[in-house]
Amino acid sequence: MLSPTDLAAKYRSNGRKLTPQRKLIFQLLHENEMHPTAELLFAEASAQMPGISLRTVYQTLSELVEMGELQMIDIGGGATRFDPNLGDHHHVVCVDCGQIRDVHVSGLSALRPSGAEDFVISEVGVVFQGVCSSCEKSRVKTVKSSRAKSPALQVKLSK
Amino acid sequence: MLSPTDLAAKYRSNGRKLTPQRKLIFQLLHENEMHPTAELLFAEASAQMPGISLRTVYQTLSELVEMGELQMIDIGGGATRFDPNLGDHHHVVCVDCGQIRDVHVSGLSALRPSGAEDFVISEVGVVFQGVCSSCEKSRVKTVKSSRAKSPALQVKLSK
DNA sequence: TTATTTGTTCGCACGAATTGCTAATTAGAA
DNA sequence: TTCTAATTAGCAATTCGTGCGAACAAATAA
Repeated sequence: MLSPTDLAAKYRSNGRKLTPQRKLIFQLLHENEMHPTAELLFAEASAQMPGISLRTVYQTLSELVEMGELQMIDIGGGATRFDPNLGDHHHVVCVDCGQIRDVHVSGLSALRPSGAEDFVISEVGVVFQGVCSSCEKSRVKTVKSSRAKSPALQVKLSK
Repeated sequence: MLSPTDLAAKYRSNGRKLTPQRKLIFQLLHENEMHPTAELLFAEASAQMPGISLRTVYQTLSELVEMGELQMIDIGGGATRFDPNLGDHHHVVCVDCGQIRDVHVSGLSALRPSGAEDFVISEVGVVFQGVCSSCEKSRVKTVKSSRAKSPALQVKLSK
């Protein structure tokens, strides 16, 4: 995470100013591991800076993404979520509660896509789906509909 | 792809009826490799069945997903896309034109997530990003902004 | 210090995608 | 054919954002 000074420098080098709003949002982002949505950040920011506008939150988030200081996560489920973690990582999603957690993934270089020969591939994103421990606990025995999840994504993970 | 008879049976076994609208949408879905959006399907359906409503298209798509006959693809970029391919596969996305292509991926079992020990993982989704051949061709030499893509998703793919 | 320029914030209107509601219609069992 | 639960159509409402312009603030020039 950038120090306040470095953040200011980053903004300056982009012809921008580090305003109190921007500083606050950046800070909240880094205090939050939950990959918050813009609305969530707005709520948190409002608590500390009454009057800040949702528009500013959206704007600031876009800027940070543009400056490469923030990653957008789009895993369905309505709103875009934001991840200040710039390291090489991927995500797990709990299909019950929707929480997203960062995960490090090894073995990526072993992946071989076939059917994309005419693409110049630059990135790979991996999303694991599962049930987190707290949701697992509160799961009733009789899972009403153990409907098959999108089989297209299924894979047997060798333990 | 389900035969008309099997489709009817599937619907029946779900306490539903196979209407002309549903039949058409199912067919269009399977004639289209482009992972269409609801709006796109609506346009195609309208051509063959004037008066069909967008609401019905959305509804039918949801049902098919619920019945496990269709997969939703949510890779950012506005609208949800739909994939009738129920086999084990993943996707490549062209970052230029946005087209999505099915790909088969081998080596998935080599993936090892760390940081998700308390999740019971059931599925893995892989999305490759790159540039398709036709976009590659029409690419100007001076790529104005070779802005870094989300570094978190970057990985060097061993050729 | 004052004037000027440049960048920001904020609120509101607008837009796209999707869902909620319900009266009118229809598929399919009896 | 009859009957009824299921379905359709379509418009309202919602959710998640973006475009725009006026009021503000900060840095710069005079």
